[in-house]
Amino acid sequence: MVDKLHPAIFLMGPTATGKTDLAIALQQHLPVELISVDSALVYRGMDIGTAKPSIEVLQHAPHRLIDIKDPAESYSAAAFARDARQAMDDIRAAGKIPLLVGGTMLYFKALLDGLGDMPPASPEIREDIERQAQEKGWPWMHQQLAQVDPQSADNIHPNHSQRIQRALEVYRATGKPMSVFKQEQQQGSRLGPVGERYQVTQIALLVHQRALLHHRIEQRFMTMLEAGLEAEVRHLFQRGDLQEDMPSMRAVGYRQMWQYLAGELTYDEMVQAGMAATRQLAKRQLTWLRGWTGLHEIFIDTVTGQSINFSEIEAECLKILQNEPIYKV
RNA sequence: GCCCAGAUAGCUCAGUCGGUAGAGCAGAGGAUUGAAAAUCCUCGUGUCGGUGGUUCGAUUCCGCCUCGAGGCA
Repeated sequence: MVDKLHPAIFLMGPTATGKTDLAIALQQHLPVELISVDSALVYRGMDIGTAKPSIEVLQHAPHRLIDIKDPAESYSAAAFARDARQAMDDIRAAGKIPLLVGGTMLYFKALLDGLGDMPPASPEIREDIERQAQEKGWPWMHQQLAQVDPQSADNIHPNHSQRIQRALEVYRATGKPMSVFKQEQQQGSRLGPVGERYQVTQIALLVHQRALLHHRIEQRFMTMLEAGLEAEVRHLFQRGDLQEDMPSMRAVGYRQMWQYLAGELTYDEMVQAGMAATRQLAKRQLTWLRGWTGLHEIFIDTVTGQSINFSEIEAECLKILQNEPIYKV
């Protein structure tokens, strides 16, 4: 016998659409508690470049899953799914509604669909695969994968090193193909879909005109520079234990600033590359959202690209929530 | 004023021994199960600065004009 479904809200959208501001505003009107769904906000000391809410804001609008990792550590979709589920259950137990806000779409997907019972990343196995790929090349590794896990190999491009590596890693660690884990997941796994316990209302902030989003991205990047992004990254750069290929330092803005500090880019090139990387991030987030099902869409601009004011967006969001049957006791 | 690189895709440039051209970046679309702000795939017609000439044919050769990094005054 399962418990009655409990409401939960997902607030998603590409970067620079104002998700965080909206979440904080909603918290004033609704009995919600916030959970961040963002692979970069988890890092301590990465504040300006991630557009992390200020300490003052976080004091009256606490976000879970912010500042939980040192930049030298790595996080993952699986760790997120477990942490977020735990946080949702805690919030639920306290009689509140979890509001998950962010732009890391794989994290939302992992929560929504659940995860197979696959083994975690193994640095040793990865290093081993890496070394082998170095001599033989990734297409050759892809052929190896096709021998042990033809189904996964079919779905992975021969040049896609990261995904080939993970599929081989799963097989080497368990002797079982990744595709089999995925099939078994259908039968049930440790971390099933959120829908088993929550009735999720999914809201996405979108734009009609991409140009408006680009403009907001460019302005925000300039604001970050004025706010001291260079000093923030220089501090991380000078720690000495961080590498530019760590997940934290590959984050948009940090990677480009790191390259500038390392003398690989001029200041102007860094600015241009940082903005471009942010636009590309937004594009990928939009690709996720385009095929997403069950979305309530809120456009932050009109069809002609004019910005809509914040209180209208907030009102529209509240209207969507009020129309959800689950909130009408 | 004179000499002189150069002028080709939104940007930086390659190239065509004369048969109307291609890379990187940007941009667009797609993928995405323990790195995901990551990673990977697909997409390139543009008066080849303008104008005359030579030629069957000029972006390519020649003249002039415009712009122009640099040099001489």
